[in-house]
Amino acid sequence: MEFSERKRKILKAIVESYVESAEPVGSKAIAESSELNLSSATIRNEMAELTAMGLLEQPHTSAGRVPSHQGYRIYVNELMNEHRLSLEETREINKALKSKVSRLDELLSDAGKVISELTNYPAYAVAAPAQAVRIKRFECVYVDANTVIAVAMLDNNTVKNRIMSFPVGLEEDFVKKLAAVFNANFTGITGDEMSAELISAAEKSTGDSCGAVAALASFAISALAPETVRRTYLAGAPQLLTLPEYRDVDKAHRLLNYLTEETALEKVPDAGENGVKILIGAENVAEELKDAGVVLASYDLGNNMQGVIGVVGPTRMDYAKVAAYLSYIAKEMKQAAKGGEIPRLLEHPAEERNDEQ
Amino acid sequence: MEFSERKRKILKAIVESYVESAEPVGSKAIAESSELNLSSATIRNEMAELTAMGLLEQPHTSAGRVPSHQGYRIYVNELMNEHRLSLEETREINKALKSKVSRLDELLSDAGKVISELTNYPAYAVAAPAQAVRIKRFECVYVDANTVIAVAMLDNNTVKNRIMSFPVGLEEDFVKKLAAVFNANFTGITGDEMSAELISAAEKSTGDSCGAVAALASFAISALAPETVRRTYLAGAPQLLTLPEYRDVDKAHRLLNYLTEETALEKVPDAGENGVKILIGAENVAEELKDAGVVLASYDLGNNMQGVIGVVGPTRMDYAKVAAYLSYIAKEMKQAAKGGEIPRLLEHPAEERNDEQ
DNA sequence: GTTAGCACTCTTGCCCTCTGAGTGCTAAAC
DNA sequence: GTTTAGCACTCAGAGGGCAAGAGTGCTAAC
Repeated sequence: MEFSERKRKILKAIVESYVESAEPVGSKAIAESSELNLSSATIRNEMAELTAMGLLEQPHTSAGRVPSHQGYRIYVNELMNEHRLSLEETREINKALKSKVSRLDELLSDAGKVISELTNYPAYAVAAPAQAVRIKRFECVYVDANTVIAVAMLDNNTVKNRIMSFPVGLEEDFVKKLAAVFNANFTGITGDEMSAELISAAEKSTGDSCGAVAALASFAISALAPETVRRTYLAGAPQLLTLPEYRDVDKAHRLLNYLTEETALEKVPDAGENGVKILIGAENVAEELKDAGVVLASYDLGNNMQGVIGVVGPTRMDYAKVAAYLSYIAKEMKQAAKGGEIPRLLEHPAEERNDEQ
Repeated sequence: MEFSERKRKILKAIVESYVESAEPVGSKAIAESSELNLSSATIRNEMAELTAMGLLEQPHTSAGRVPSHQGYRIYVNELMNEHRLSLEETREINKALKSKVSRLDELLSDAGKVISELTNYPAYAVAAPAQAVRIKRFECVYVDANTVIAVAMLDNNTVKNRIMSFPVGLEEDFVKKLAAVFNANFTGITGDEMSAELISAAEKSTGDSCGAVAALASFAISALAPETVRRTYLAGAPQLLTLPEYRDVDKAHRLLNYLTEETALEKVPDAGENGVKILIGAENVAEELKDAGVVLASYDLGNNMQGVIGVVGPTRMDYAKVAAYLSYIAKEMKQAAKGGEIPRLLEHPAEERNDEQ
């Protein structure tokens, strides 16, 4: 049974009709809508063969056909047309990104929101260090004898800080020395490399007796921890409930629960540099996504940071369109992060974040 | 028609039965379960009067009764027993709070999660400054000629920072002077008070010509902005879908959408110091909450920060239990924030946050 | 004032039928 | 050999009717 050109056209028409209507597609509809000029009986024969090949499925005998996961796969790989964004769409994306480009947090969260709105599916945005982050520079701000603010600048152009209080008063000179020793010994180092030996060496060379070195070291370790550095945002989760495939409350609940779990989105794969990846049904690793579709794009944020933005929906998804959106926004975000535009006032673009109480 | 003791008992029994079962309550059930020792016919008469008084409602003629919003109100004000938490419950709450008490972010987010888990309703946690925040101390870390990290410590014991890059190289002494001038002129000041005059005065006294003062000022303004300082967390939103009143996908969608909107939770009222507030149905301001119930508790976080933690659910809620949870956790969070425990390593408890790209 | 009794109401579930969409197969037409 | 008209068949879904059950309100007796 060969996969003739005609079969491809029929499969394509079925996928596209089903994506739009969410209803099983019958032979008559295809015969009428497509420009194949074949009777429904012929289409019917072809559809039977496509079903035998595993590309279509039949909810029940007297219903039309629905694409199988494998059918979607073939559609995505071989049949779908590239979707071109309208001017308005690109404008909307750019507007969302431009406004707050100076903070990665907001960049990610706004990107997720705009994608979710444009596609009507839940969207997520993740940024994670490409390699383990390292400390670039250390500073201790002496506030008063009992209070010091530790500041660490990381190689992903992030600054972390922590207020530390000491019941025993500290000398200002001692605090300066602390910073100097940390700068000398701990820059260029990852969290894993912060060994007990290094720390106790620092303790010796500063003559610390009140735990200041230990406190600083613990701050550094937590600042470098992957959980601290990575950012994940989920937007438009409730959109799920507007989809016919999630009218089933329990099904919706299961997926929403999964998406809301912190760790879920951390596990998403990336798509390789500048690529768009499409995962259909069982191609997803997570059990909860086995009957969903995921489209994601990854991009380089510079400064040792890697971004991933994606969309989660039913397998019946307009993959071409979603992929086009994601590909476009990924490119734009890379641009934005690379400092394509310098915000007013000379602040460093996309290079800051707030560290607070 | 007076509101006799007997009527009160019947109303109480009806509310409690309905809260548990989510099904309209019939006279027979009350006659059997309550220890009033009355026949169902008598109960029936009383129920008819309670309905006439507006405390009960009838979904249709041959169904049982359901408490009206007003009925819940009376129940909450006058009838319900105080719920006592079990040892296990308090232990679970304490466990959730103790682990990460050193970061307000996580304290709030964990508190929301544990409350949502215990009650099976969506929960939210907000922290906002009681009064406009002010800058307590300023610092500029000189990284290299083109890069400075601005650090501002606020009076809510928050530290914000921003990396700034300058195309024109800066002298280290100039950067020191910048910090000194800012410390002299801008401490104790709110965002609103940062006037153009103050800024241009600072420009003059530092002899700044490359926009450094303006950049710093803009950083200070954004660090002091209420949006930047306030924190809101929503946990367990998908729990909504497990409730019988939200089997209706559209209803669930509407409420979820509302809760997920950023601004929704910012508008929640607080409950006065250490109080618990219960808002039933139309008592809520937001249209989307008019057929929901909200229970919230507020507490002082110290350092000019005010916390609110709350739960959103159907009007059919175990108000006594939820109020008890919230009251308990609010007290514990206040304790935790006040530095009830000093974490290992002498770090200042609940006084830090990360500021990052 | 309370309660037993009863007629009445209305929802819910169930079964049945009918309809229509869609199929697969066969045989004829091209 | 391929295409198509025709037809019998299948099955989900909508609609109607029916019985059961829960609950009510009212009346009359206690």
